[in-house]
Amino acid sequence: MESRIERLCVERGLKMTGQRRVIAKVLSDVGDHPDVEELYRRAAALDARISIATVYRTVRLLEEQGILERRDFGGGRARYEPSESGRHYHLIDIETGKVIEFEDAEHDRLMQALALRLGFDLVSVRLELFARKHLGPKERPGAKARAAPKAQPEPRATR
Amino acid sequence: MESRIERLCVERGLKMTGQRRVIAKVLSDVGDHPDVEELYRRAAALDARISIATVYRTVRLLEEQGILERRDFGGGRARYEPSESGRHYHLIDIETGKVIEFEDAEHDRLMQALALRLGFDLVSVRLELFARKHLGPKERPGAKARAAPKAQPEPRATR
DNA sequence: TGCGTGATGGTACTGGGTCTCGGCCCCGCG
DNA sequence: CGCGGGGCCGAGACCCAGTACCATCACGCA
Repeated sequence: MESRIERLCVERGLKMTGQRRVIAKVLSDVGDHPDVEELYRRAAALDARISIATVYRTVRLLEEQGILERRDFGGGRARYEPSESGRHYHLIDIETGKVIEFEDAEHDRLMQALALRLGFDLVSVRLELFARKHLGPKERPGAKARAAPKAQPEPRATR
Repeated sequence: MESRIERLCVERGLKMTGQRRVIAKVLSDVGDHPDVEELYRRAAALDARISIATVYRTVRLLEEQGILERRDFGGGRARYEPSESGRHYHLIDIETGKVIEFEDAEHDRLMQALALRLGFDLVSVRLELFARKHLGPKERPGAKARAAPKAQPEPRATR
């Protein structure tokens, strides 16, 4: 049966092959933000005769077609998710790496207006919040006893 | 004479060497968002006996100390700017690569509140607008004559 | 000025991602 | 159903930003 992503490929006139169908299937079932390696793993589970080079080529192709979107949450590897209709953003838990999605129409409007004021047409927005789980009053470390340690910046790519 | 960045280094108890002084001087004078290669060029112009490895090491050190901030505007290379007091964001002209800075206190407040609502403490925010110069009504390509071509996504790293 | 620790230079290495190339598959045409 | 060819595939070489290694050097302190 034809997966959602495969249908999009056909609509755009892309030649469909066995490998692309497998990758399209994997992507149609994605609920998270896998990197290429992870996509490769999932695809290989469906058909072991697939090369990581093909996965790289395919995600690149799909991104150029606007079917996929590439993300960079730090860590030095690109992560992908299918393009959804609604613009949405990400909050990354800097301790666990977990990603939470959220929308904010108000924010969209603001940015649109801001770009326009600067003389630009907005093409895309990258908004990511790096945060850590909020501690309740109980387990919060000794309140105003010591100066808050400098908030460590977003995780650095370890390469 | 002691540059602004050098003073910050001394305050933090970093050992100052000739090379670090040169790099600190270069950083004190930046008004843009240079990558490591560019910093190396500018530093080498002041003292040719400097290694690119040292530049990499130093920007990393300064970033860990909160003196420098690392940015990723696409293109596959990190770019740096001194930490300023006020939080600010970037609009990148996707055609020229030029970067415009802006602030938005309203935005800061919104994001802070949003994170809190999700149960998180905000550590850092990445907000980048990718946009292209706004065309006046005159030079705008044939209005509703043809469907607008799919807005191309942010520039991809060419590696 | 002498000493020890930590920084530097040069370079090999790492790892995500791309390119190359021979061979294969998809698909239109007869 | 067989053919042809253009695009796609797999394997591995290659690219390049950034890091690790190590012998040497120099800063800072006495």
